[in-house]
Amino acid sequence: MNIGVAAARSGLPAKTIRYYEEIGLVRPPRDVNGYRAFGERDVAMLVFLGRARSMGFSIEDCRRLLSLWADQERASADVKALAREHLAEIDAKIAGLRTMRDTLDHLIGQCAGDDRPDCPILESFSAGRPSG
Amino acid sequence: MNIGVAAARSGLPAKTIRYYEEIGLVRPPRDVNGYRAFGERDVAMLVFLGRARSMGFSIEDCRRLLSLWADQERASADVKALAREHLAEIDAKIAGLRTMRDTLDHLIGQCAGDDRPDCPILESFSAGRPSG
DNA sequence: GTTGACCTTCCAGCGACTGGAGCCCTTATC
DNA sequence: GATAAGGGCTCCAGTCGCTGGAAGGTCAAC
Repeated sequence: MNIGVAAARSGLPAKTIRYYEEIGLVRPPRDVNGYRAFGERDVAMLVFLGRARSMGFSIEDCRRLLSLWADQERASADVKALAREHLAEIDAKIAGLRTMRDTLDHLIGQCAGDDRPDCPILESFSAGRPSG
Repeated sequence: MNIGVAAARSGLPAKTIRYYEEIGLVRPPRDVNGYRAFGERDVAMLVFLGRARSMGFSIEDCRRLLSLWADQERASADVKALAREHLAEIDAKIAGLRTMRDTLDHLIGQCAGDDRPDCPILESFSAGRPSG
């Protein structure tokens, strides 16, 4: 099947699929005309990649997950370890964003939001007074 | 003052400061030897930028905030509106990450994490069975 | 034979830096 | 005066994961 069909069936843009081929995540064979010829297995890999990416795994993590997936001798412990590391990263990111969020929310609460120039938000970003 | 001192005082890497000049966020004058000559006002701007960036504002938002900061005729409502928009973006990002986090956490909880190959995490990424 | 949808490659750009090469300037020491 | 260390300078390339667009080849339908 051509890339358009593979794209529709996997939910990934054709551009993204070409990119995944470029970085060696998928290796569809080629027809005589040079078109990529995707098989069911390729589509399954693309679906897998789409889902792993949607869980925030990096491309390199996806590469590892894909090889674990293909490896019938794998230990689920290896997958779990990878997932746990990623979970920790997500948690860290959420924590950082929450700190941001709370600080910003607090500042917004302090700002009158009228036509006067006084603004606690700007003041909190200042190390003194602007001169211009 | 030279870029090294401005970097130390603002907490920003020298490289970042050069980048901010390149994109027109700061415009320090030059000494005869070609070195950037930062004044107190420049340092104040850099501190401002560092704090605004640490709140997750984009460079373009920072540009707007900086011009509001410099504008004595500003209305705090404009700042507040910008901050509110940004807060909404942060909230959306947190919500997305939380969904990811919960899904992943759930999958991790289902995975035995032993030396056997069966893995609900990989299965959830699959649209069937891997063939290799 | 011509239209139009599809496919191909290649190059450039996004955001916000960061690293490194290769060079110049200044200061201190011998 | 030579030299070395520790700044500074510019410019180019790379990060991450795509995305857009140009220029051209292929294929099915009319």
